[in-house]
Amino acid sequence: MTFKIVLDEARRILEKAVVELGVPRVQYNFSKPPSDQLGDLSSNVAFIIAKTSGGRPGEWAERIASKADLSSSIYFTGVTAHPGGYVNFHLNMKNFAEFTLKNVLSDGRYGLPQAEPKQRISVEHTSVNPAHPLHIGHLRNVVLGDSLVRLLRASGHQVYVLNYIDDTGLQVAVALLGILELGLSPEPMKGTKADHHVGEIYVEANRKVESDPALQEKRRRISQQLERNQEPTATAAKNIVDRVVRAQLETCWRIGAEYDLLNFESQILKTGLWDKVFERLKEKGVAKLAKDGKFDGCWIMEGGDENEEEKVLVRSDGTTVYAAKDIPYAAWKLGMLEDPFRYGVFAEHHGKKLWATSDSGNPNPPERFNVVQRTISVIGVEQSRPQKFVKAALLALSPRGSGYHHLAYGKVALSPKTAKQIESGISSEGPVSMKGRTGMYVTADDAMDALKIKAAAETKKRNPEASPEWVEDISESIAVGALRYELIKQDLNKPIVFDMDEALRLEGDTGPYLMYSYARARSVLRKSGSFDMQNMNTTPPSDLEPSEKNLILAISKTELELEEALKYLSPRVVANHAYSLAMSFNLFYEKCPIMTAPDVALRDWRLLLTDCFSIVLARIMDIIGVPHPESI
RNA sequence: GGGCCCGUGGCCAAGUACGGAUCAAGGCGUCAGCCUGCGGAGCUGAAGACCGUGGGUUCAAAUCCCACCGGGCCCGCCA
Repeated sequence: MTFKIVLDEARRILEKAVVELGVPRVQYNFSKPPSDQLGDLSSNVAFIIAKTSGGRPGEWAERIASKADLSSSIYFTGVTAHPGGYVNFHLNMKNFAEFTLKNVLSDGRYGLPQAEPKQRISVEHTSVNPAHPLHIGHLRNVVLGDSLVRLLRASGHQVYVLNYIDDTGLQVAVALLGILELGLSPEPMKGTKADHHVGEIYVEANRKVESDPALQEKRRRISQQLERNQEPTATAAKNIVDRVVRAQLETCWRIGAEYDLLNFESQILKTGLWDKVFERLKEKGVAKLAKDGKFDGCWIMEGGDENEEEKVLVRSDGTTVYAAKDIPYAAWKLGMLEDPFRYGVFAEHHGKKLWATSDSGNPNPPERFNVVQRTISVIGVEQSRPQKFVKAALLALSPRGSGYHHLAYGKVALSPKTAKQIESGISSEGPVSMKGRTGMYVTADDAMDALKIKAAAETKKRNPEASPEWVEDISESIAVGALRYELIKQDLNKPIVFDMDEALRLEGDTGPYLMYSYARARSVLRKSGSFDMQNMNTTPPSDLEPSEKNLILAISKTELELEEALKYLSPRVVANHAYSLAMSFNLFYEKCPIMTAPDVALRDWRLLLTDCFSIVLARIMDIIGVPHPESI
């Protein structure tokens, strides 16, 4: 927050100078000068004025700087003009540092954005088919969604986390086929998780189905029975799905994600939501019956743009296509329909109830899950086109449809090397895409286990005296931190090529770097004894070292960075800021002795700075879900 | 063929929304250094980039516009 105050002050000074010069007001912005010598903050206002009023930017900068009135300024010591045209502000670092530290100590949510207005928002993520374990591609979805939820909540929004379970789809039908028709055992071996076991059945069954028309017919029948909720298939499916979902949840919880509601596809079908929505789509003229052409007999929806092809919603045989099934669920999410579901407790985690739609539940929702202004669905980019139709259908039903947001992300593929480790026959030059159907994937559990083993070895090496329980605990945290960071630090639309060896890195731009920096700061603070940080002197005793200044600036920019992350729904921005903050601290640590500072006043002030850094870094790490133990 | 996205040193990548300044972050890898000093999962230094190509707009382009090239995804009465 503190940096914002500085921006406001700079703006006031500039506005006043501009008015005095008698030129019209313009839109301009601020940036960081390339070097500290030039200043701490620069504005392009002179460039803009030169454009509208003529003249050279350098001259305007000179005029503005000479008119700058710093008489009542608390945070600036000077305003200078650069011949190139920039107007540069020089911070009174002593005042600014004091102000920043004071704020960190007194404001329990320093650095967090203030959502205005506060909204009710639901976020759907994970939504993995209950027929196999999560692989690292799914994990990208989970970690993005969960980090987004944390960011929204930290900003003051009320957020519900939804996880959609497609328990009637073809994938469950195939797994069931493996058990019912091919005699594959539904019971996992000891030590095997149910999702991994069913995943193997799923692969095996798929292999057989592919070359056998009779099995394909059986698969279709099972699938149909699932959609129509026919016994005994429905109950058999329910058993399998329940076990797989619980096993998948273990993985999700392990990585730090939590949910409020599981919504089962079977429940959506049962409530007849589709029929209601379909009626309304017909009334509004969005769904049209094709009378001829290649979609003769189908209900279709027009494409958004002129040259986009229409989309089939209902086939000529009366069945509904996959994308269309998303519409009623999305309409429910935004409260366009009466809530038809019954709710029961599916599980409890960390003392919090996880609800699920179910037959036997209570018709009164425990929370108003579908009374929200916005709903965000974390879904891969490959679904962008169908998602566009969902949004268009919602907008046709109600203006509230504008609250529907598809957060798209690129997929995760395997490096050729890692793919080869799974299946030696693979000979690919480029990335290999993961497929649940063929078993070509690295599971989230395996990736985490491998990371944990590596982390445990490193942790033991550095802490030879530590208890096995502690090492176990810490290496688990490191595995989580490393994997989460790895999956969100890059651009959303870029595909990630996952390489196992690469992912095992614990140095450089990684989650453990953040954890190490935090632990290092905490270690110093522990050794310093019992200071009363709240009552220490926030005024720097002497001029600041460049690395101290740098760290103060990094701390002070936290709110601006998180606001940007919030605006663009981009956890990556949070991760990047955490990294640069940690880097600033490590630089400070290297250059400025803390405990052995030349005098007591300076030592105490640096301890305070260290404390403030650790407070803010921990807060940011919480948003991206990277754990921050006191030592690692 | 049409639509969306991406192209920055050997590799990965920030910066692109809001165009600006003498060095275009950072990481991996390579080379050379720093623990008898608060944690070496760290830090310092070196080498390495005509920001895919070509045009355009502008006083100013990695950033905006156009074309092209290369890569990914999508374009089913599959899910």
